[in-house]
Amino acid sequence: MTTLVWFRTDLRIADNPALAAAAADDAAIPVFIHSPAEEAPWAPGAASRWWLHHSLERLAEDLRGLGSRLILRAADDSLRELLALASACGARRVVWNRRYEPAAIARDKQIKTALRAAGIAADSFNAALLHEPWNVANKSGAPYQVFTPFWRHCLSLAAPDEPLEAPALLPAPPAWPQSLEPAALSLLPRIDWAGGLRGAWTPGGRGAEHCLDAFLGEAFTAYTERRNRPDLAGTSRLSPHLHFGEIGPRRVWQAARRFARARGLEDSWQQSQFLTEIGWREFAHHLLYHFPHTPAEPLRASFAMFPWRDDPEALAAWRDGRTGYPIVDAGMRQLWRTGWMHNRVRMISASFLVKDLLQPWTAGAAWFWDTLVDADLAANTLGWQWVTGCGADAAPYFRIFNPSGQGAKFDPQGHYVRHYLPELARLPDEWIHEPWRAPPSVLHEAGIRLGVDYPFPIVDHGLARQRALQALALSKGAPL
DNA sequence: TTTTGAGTTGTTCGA
DNA sequence: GTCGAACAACTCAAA
Repeated sequence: MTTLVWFRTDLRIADNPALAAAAADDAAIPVFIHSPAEEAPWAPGAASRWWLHHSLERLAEDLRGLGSRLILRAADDSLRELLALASACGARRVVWNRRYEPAAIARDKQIKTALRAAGIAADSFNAALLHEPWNVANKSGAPYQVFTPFWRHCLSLAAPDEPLEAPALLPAPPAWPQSLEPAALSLLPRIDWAGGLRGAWTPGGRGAEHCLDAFLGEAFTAYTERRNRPDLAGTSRLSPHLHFGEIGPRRVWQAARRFARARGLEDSWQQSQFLTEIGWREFAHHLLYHFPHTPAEPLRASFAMFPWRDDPEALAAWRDGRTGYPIVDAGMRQLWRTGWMHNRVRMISASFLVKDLLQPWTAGAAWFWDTLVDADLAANTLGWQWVTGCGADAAPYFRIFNPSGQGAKFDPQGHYVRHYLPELARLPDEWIHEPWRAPPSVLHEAGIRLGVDYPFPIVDHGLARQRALQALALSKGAPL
């Protein structure tokens, strides 16, 4: 039997159940179908497309190492493309690993039905999660909406399967179907703005393994203390690799356990902060699966009345990193330049947009979607709703991040800010997070003309905080 | 069914 | 400068 392996967000050869299943058949034909129309309104953004291009190149290379190939196609309709390929190759089976975005679930279900109706076997597998969302429920049988009990429950379930080895060889078909070159998918930007991305990332399975190794070797043991420090290399930076499935959570789970066992920490390894972050990734998928409307609407209906402001200029200043609050601006510049932002800074800049500027969280989510290489519908939705306070684990409404306080706490010497805002490089530590409070002589000495070289704050945080508290109180008391 | 305890990530004020 | 209290009320999970 000839089997099509339909790759999507599982761009790896190890720990890939669909690929392993096909490896046992007579012939396996790996295929990736670029079909942005079917992804609307969440088609990959510009940064994600850049990543995808390179990830596909690496996957093709890895498959060649197995004596195989990656067939690339562009289509508006994945089902039609699969049927055409199956017909052309005489394939009688299609296998894939599941996706969990609402639109993808609906499409894949339809495709499975249609393939079977056409006499083609169709099998799907789990490559992306430790536990399938439909297997996790509280004692009432309902989905969890609070992280801690959710994750406690997950840890009490049977351990996830060991990751599968990559197949040694993939059986090739007698003849290969036609394939596009990666460039033909037009994923790369026409004007090359991706220099910063190239400098920061190595897409692909090997890049992912390297990230994991480097993290275990250097940052894992001090993760709890350093993970909130954007000025240090304290995080794993695995997020884009996980999003594209270049590495899976089972592999991370296994690596964390091995690491702990080798150091005699086998009793407590499941409590490690790093695994808990993998738990948050699971939780995000759990919520998206059970509450599919949340990418566009708050989980808490009470937020439907929130009085967002319409202020395109404020939104633009936030996007461009010219709010006058260095930690916010540095984060937005890091995002623009490297396609990624440190998680602590994501919270600070998101809080600033939503609470200080009263811009709708969906506008922030849309910008992150376009600019993040790790843009992930589940994680992005959870993150923005969490900061806003309209999602699971709603933050108390008075939790409004103070950008200068957060800067001083988590970037104490201003290294992070200075790196992305070189115009502030010569400002002494004391004022690095509050340039507007620096004495004129200090600003002069540092070569900074406020309002010219670096903006004045676009809002006064103290006033903005009061305004946000009022807006929240108002929306709660407002009649429905 | 009712009750109880708890909830990733914070800030400000006043002693 | 440091510390503890106050900031509301609500929802969820589980007993």
